[in-house]
Amino acid sequence: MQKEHNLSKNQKIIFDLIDKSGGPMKAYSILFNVQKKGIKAPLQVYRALDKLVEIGKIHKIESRNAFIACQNSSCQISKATAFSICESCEDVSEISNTKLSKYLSNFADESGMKYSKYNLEFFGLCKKCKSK
Amino acid sequence: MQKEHNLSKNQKIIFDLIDKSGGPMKAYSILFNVQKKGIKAPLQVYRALDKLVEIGKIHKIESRNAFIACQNSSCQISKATAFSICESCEDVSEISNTKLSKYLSNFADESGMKYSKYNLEFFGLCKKCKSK
DNA sequence: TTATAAATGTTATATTATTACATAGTGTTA
DNA sequence: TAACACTATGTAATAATATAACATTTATAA
Ligand SMILES: [Zn+2]
Ligand SMILES: [Zn+2]
Ligand SMILES: [Zn+2]
Ligand SMILES: [Zn+2]
Repeated sequence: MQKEHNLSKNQKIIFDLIDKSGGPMKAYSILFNVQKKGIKAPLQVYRALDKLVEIGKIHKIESRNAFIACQNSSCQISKATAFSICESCEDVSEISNTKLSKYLSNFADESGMKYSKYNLEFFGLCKKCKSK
Repeated sequence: MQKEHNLSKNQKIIFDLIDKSGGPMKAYSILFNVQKKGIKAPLQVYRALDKLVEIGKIHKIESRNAFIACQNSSCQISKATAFSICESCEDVSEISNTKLSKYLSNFADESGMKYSKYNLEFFGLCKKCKSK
């Protein structure tokens, strides 16, 4: 179970927007969408994003500079993330695969270095785009 | 064996700089370092970087917006990259592990989606920083 | 209450990356 | 050689992403 966090006003506005969008959103697109709710400056967005990433409610898709709501609501893997990214339509989905996450965590342990986190991004064509 | 590419003048200047640095370099730091060689504009740097990434001579460390010379000179895994990143000193090294790359390539095949590429970034403390 | 940490508001600025357009070199082949 | 296609270069302007600095407010806890 994920620890319950009481989101602040801005954090809630921004999380709800990302979550409802169902996909990755970019910071300045978020900013544009929440200006009517009184959030006017980039920093307000980035601060909320930072916090949401920290507590695992959202993840950053590094290769896209975009943020997506965690799709594993019942788990706590904000430090072990894997995504599938379509290079054609830019659809992103979070991969939830126990074997994969165990394999990667074990791999981390085997190395000389102690890893505390990983992020994996797969690229390709989603089913829709493949069949076009 | 990797296909031999004849690098152009700018590509060679920029690859040599990154390669000799032994670590990740950021685009504007590269720009600063090559200005004495006549490369004056960001675009000249980004164009060379794009090409070098495309042919696998360098890789982009997505979480750091930085570029590193491929450390697997004898192979061709520009589409299957894995890195170990120290969160303290920002040291980066490329992971070359056959089992890992096979595992991830096979994982991709098992999914509904056909992956053509992946990038994995591990984070933690390197040996040096761990022992401090 | 008093102190502490967390969150917010605002302005300015830093950093990363691309668009647009003009020119020059390189290799292929008619 | 000439014509062509392709790749690379030069330059200016601008877009997109992210942070620094500082003042204030709100929530939490001792
Ligand atoms: Zn998640
Ligand atoms: Zn797609
Ligand atoms: Zn490599
Ligand atoms: Zn280190």
